[in-house]
Amino acid sequence: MDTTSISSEASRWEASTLASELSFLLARSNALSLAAGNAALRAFGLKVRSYPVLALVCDDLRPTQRELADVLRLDPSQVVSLVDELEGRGLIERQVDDRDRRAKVLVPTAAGRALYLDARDAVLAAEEGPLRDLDAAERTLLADLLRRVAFAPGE
Amino acid sequence: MDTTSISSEASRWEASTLASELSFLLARSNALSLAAGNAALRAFGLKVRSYPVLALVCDDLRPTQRELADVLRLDPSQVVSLVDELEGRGLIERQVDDRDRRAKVLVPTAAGRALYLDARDAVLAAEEGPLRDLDAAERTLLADLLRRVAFAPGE
DNA sequence: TATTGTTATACTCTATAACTATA
DNA sequence: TATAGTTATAGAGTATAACAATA
Repeated sequence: MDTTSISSEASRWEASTLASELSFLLARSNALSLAAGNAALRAFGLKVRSYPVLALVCDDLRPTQRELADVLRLDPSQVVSLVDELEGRGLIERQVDDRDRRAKVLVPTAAGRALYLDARDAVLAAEEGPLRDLDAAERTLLADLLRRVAFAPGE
Repeated sequence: MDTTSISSEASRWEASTLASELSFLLARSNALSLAAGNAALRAFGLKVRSYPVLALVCDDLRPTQRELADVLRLDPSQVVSLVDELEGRGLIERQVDDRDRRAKVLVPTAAGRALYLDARDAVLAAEEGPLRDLDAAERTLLADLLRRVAFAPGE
């Protein structure tokens, strides 16, 4: 049996020194996830940049723009334009925080909630592509490990 | 004991609906890894965009530019400018492929190899930051799971 | 005809600094 | 003084189309 015809061309890179580095594996996995996510969100007029803003607002966390910038690792000025866009579409609203009148708390509209629920289904379905080789237990394990990387104290 | 003072502010997002989505965890983990990687590579005049090119070339895989575009998920025109930069610094060289004179095979110079070995050490050290909460077994497990996402057949 | 590398171009994203209003 | 949001701007990254050389 000719094993060389079985091994796909991808294995050439999969076995490379680079592919042993977590940073490369994270980058490539994220690139695949990004492409799938953007494709799924296009139908809702959202992108992987705007969707997380809508998601956190619709999760009733009442985040301020500053908090969004921190958790999404965006510059505060970028949050401004993303919030402008979503507010312009009537999906979320800015509310001046009573306890600190500098801050603006973000809350969802009914239309925002409705769109979010549909968009979220699409995002979860789109993840199926990159994750297709992992069973349910492996996906949970991957999520738990990644959560500890993403929210490592001090980062 | 006041447990609210122990739970860091990050847990507010860590427990959000968004933080259960693999795509978000990948994006945030990658963002942290990217920042750490760029900081470590700055001393070598490299970035997280150029380092993988040098790495695959120095791993003696003799990749063509087209192959680099595929594995690094870059447009072929982006590979041109990255290769221009590394070749201009005398770190790699273009060689016309004898079997297909359209293709250019990339090979390292002695200077390229030397820089790569140092840069690689710095990259591995920089990964320590985001991964600090995972022990050796967990890092291996994470890498194995991510490799199956990054190189899922059909992607 | 199709593919590799290249050039050119426009668009998106990111980083920085300065400004305002509040604290 | 310091911080939240805002504006403006420049730089880096990305996507697209067209072209020459080769298959």
